[in-house]
Amino acid sequence: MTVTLADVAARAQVSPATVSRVLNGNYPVAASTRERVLRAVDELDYVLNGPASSLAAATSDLVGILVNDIADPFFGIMASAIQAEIGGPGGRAGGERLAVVCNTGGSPERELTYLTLLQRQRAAAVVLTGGAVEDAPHAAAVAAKLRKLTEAGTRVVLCGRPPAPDTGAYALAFDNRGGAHRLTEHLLGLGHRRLGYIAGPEERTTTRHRLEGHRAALAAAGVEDDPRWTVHGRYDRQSGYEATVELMRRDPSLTAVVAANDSVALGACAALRESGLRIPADVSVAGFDDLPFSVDAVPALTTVRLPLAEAGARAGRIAMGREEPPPGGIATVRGELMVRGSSAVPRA
Amino acid sequence: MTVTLADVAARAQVSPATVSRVLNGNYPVAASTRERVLRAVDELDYVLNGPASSLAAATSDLVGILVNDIADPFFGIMASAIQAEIGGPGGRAGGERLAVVCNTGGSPERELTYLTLLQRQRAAAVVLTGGAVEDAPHAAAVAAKLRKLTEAGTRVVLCGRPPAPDTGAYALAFDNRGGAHRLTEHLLGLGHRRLGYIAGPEERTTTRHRLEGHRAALAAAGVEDDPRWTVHGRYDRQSGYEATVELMRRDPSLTAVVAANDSVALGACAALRESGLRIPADVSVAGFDDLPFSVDAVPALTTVRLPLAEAGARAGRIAMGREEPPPGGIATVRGELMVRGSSAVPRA
DNA sequence: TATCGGATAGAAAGCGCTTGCCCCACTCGT
DNA sequence: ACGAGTGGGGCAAGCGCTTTCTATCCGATA
Repeated sequence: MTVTLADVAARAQVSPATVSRVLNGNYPVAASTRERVLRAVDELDYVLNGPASSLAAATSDLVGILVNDIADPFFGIMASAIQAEIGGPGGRAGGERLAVVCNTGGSPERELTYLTLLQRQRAAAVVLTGGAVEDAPHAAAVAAKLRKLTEAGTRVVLCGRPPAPDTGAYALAFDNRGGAHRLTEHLLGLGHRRLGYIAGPEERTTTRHRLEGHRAALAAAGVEDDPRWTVHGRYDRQSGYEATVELMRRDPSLTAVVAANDSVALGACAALRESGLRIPADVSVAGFDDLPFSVDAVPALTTVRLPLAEAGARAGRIAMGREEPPPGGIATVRGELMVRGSSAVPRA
Repeated sequence: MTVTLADVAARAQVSPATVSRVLNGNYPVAASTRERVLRAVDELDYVLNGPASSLAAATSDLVGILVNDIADPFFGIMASAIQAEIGGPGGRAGGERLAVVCNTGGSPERELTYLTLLQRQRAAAVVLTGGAVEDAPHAAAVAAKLRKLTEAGTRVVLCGRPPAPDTGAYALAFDNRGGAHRLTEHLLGLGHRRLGYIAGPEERTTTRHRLEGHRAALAAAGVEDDPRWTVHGRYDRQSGYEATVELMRRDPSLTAVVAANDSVALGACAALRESGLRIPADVSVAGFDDLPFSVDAVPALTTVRLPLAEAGARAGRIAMGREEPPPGGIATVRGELMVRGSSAVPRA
């Protein structure tokens, strides 16, 4: 029924061992033999049995990429870059690897389950992207799982995610705190004193770091930070819209709204516009990430650019062992403040 | 070193067979025994060997999702929906499946290679999203591969992709032609007579169908279609920008620009705005897809909404055999015209 | 010319799991 | 009380491939 190595061997009049060697190309095989085998493979339309091969060789060519939300370009861009380096088909890498991206939907359980699934498959490497959940038991569980993976020889890289100490995982963390700090500083520099802040979900590291940067900037400038000026929500447009409505309800005198990310900022803009406020004349808006659409917003969004593609590419290379991991296994990736039309001097 | 089934069996004082049955839960096992086994699994921190299991059972729990560009929300949204139904961890489905999304980057070769890789892994199902390339040899190669997959028991579903006759694959195709037709009709209805069209890459089905719909609408209305009013480009913002510059250079009297998709439309808006043209006062702009950001554009984009998430979910269910495939294996999904601020009566 | 070593190819032992088949010990039916 | 039925569990044969260890064949070396 299904063609096996043995069938190919029979047809090429060689032993299965030889066919295997031709296919894996890590053992000398005479050119004539090789050709005969290859022809047989072709004629029989043979396709290697992955599981069997992985079992026998005790390795697999699967590489997992975990993302929080695959529909969000933030993750899409990173995943794309990682995958290009992993060298799925057509990539630079030699062997063909199956880069699989797994969508955790931000759920800790699914994250864990996916890690187990990848462990099951004896994945060659795993890259986790995006912020982590700050729930202690879960963090511990993930850490334990990561340790197990690295111990089993799976290379683990965290991309845009805080380091996981003692797990053997490499980390490329975004400087969310610093970026947020500079962003708020910019707004303060323009003269804003009443800034609303739309934060992401409570329990995520990314949320906390960005919020901390924002507050640190306020504190450093000696500017008040009314707790009512901070609202938590999801990392999406809808949430930004709602949060802004709430923010302006709580205090219509706000002159700037800082959003957890660009999508949220877009929602904020929509809400402001609908309530008849002009951007930036009446209210300045700022985002984070600098996704491709941010420059096309009207007015273009002031934000912090995160080198998503570069970081992803680097993470991918490290995962494939094609780039030296950073010293100490940890590197911080800075974001760059992009000042655009959505922020300006507050109204008199 | 690594814990195997046998180790668990030894520890639980049962045979390996029993452990396997407990783990797969498709065979009666006494509650007490089951518990003993489960405890041993836990104590030993046992993780099933996926390849070995797939080999022995001749099936795997891998489900492949092929997308053209994972950084594009168009695909991200579909992938997300598909995956939710596949029931990766936490999904509705019972067994835990590893939904893997593969990024072909629009390259025919990579598409083929990924299919082979999935075939290697004996994937349980494969969902291909997005338009196909119209290169005859490649189309034939893909069709052959799909046939092979379905013959091997892998369920294949095409989502937002034209049917592949005689391959055993189910298809959920978008009515690109119809959608484009209605969109252009709308513009014509407003009074536009000189419409620029920014098409996608030449050789894709999606591109051709949308263009055909556009032209059919023009023809039906007896409106001229100057070949110089059509420009081809990529499906991204940048391309839309460039194409629009070119279009306005060729004929500054155009009163409307129809874009291949929303991203392209956004680029078009940017280009128009930069040349001092107002939207829609001077030039109307229309997109396609209705991605989440389209409603936030200023002015909001007139476009054709494609039920990406719904179609993806349905494709996912069909792939899992949880929904009856459409009669004849083929269904067409209509798009809905969304008239918004970016289109209006042309200037006098 | 006898001997060696390199280059190839084959034999066979698993890799860790699933599952068909068989067996045992009970519980029932009569 | 005895044979049939049945739930629970073990045996062992693979699944298709990789890889170590051998066995050959040659031209090269002495």
